[in-house]
Amino acid sequence: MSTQTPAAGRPLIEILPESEVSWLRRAARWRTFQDGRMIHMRGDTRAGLSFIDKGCVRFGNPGTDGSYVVASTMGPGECFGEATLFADLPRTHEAVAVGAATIGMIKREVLLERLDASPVLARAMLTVVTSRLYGVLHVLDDAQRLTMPVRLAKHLLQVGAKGIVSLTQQQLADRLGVSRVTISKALTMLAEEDLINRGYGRILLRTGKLRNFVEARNTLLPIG
Amino acid sequence: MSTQTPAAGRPLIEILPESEVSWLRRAARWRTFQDGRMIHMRGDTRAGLSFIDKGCVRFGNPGTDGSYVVASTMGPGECFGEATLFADLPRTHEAVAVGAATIGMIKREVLLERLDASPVLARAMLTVVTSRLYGVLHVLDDAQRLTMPVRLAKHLLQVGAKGIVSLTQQQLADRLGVSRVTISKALTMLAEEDLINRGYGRILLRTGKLRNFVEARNTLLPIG
DNA sequence: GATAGAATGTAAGCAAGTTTACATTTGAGC
DNA sequence: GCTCAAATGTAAACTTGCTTACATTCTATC
Repeated sequence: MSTQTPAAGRPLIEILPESEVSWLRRAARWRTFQDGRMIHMRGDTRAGLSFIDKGCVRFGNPGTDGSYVVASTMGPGECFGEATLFADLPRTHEAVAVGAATIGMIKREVLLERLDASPVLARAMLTVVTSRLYGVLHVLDDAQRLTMPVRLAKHLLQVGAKGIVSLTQQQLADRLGVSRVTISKALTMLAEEDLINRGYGRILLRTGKLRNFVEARNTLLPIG
Repeated sequence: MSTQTPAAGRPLIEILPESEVSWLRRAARWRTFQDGRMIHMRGDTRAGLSFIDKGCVRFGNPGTDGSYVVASTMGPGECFGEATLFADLPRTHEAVAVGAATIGMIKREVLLERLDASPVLARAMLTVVTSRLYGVLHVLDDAQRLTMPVRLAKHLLQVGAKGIVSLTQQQLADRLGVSRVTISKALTMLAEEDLINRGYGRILLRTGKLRNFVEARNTLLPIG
């Protein structure tokens, strides 16, 4: 439904032309973080753009009660830290390496200078930040307006392009910011409607029916 | 606490130099919408950048049950529609004029061309989109981690710079996406702690104590 | 295969926000 | 000053997601 350029929702490295990518790689200071090591803390103000070459980075924050709220997880090709470049805002989330993560970091001044000389880089960054913004707006919107089963169905469609989602219920719970029990109940409902098949560590989707189900209770389709 | 450039969180028109502003004004096709008229619908795909000269624009969506969820309201100097420029995404929210609203609209191709030639415009747009993204991330984060009184306190501090918030409880409820009853209860709690004084259509803040209260239960201070 | 750790299904009680309802207070306009 | 619509305070019943708890099912690995 939503007519999209191939660029929407894709990581920075993928939408940049080769020349820019190689510049980024050369300009970066490279560093590898072992699994579980902290890349930056919430509130950090050191400014610069980071991008992931290998491994993943998990963003989140500890709750006051000792719980931990995962905001998102990024993988190879994705970048973060834009807010420190343009808005001079402190980091909103802790960043922790998942697996050994190799991260390239470019100093603020260096990147801004390149940006002024490279319209294609500017466009790409605008694309990345804009689609991220609208993704988050969707999430916020959905959280207020949709029931759990619908939110879950939407997320499953986003994640499981080929009709299979290889995630545990706990991982789904983290992504949607709810408890595992809630996910389990919602999956039961979807299964009763014959929209999915539950498995161990994975879920099989009846993509067509599921899509109808989501569309019927509103909203634009997932951005994914 | 959060060291900010003056640019963060401010509308596009204010952070652009005069030359760019006058270009925008000349390049735009101007149109005035009477109070309550629809500027665009959810799902619209016509691409272009819009900015507000006079009046306000309210963004929101009808719920399936007939209710209406307000996402935000923008005023003079602010722009919208970036997602149609860079990510080619359909509009996520209805836009409706509040008061007579004069809107300038620039076609996608025209703006993109200018953008490639004008680093300062690109930087400004990146600043706007990035701070908006991080504002939304904060909201999402807060919704999951903070209790109502704290969320409300944070919002009051953002809105009421001079120690006074001239909003009804219903308006606050719309902004935080909760019911009026919940706002009323939260205000009662804040008043019992002597952090605010409730009035009719307005709330007086004891800014210092309120700020302490929010800081004590975590989080970075409001971006506003 | 046997087994232990991980993942899942489900129930009970709790917490927080919603809706509905109604009494009270406020302030703008006559 | 009076009046009335708007705004506010509060209670009751309901909904939904959370936590805790425990039984069951699955699968990697010995």
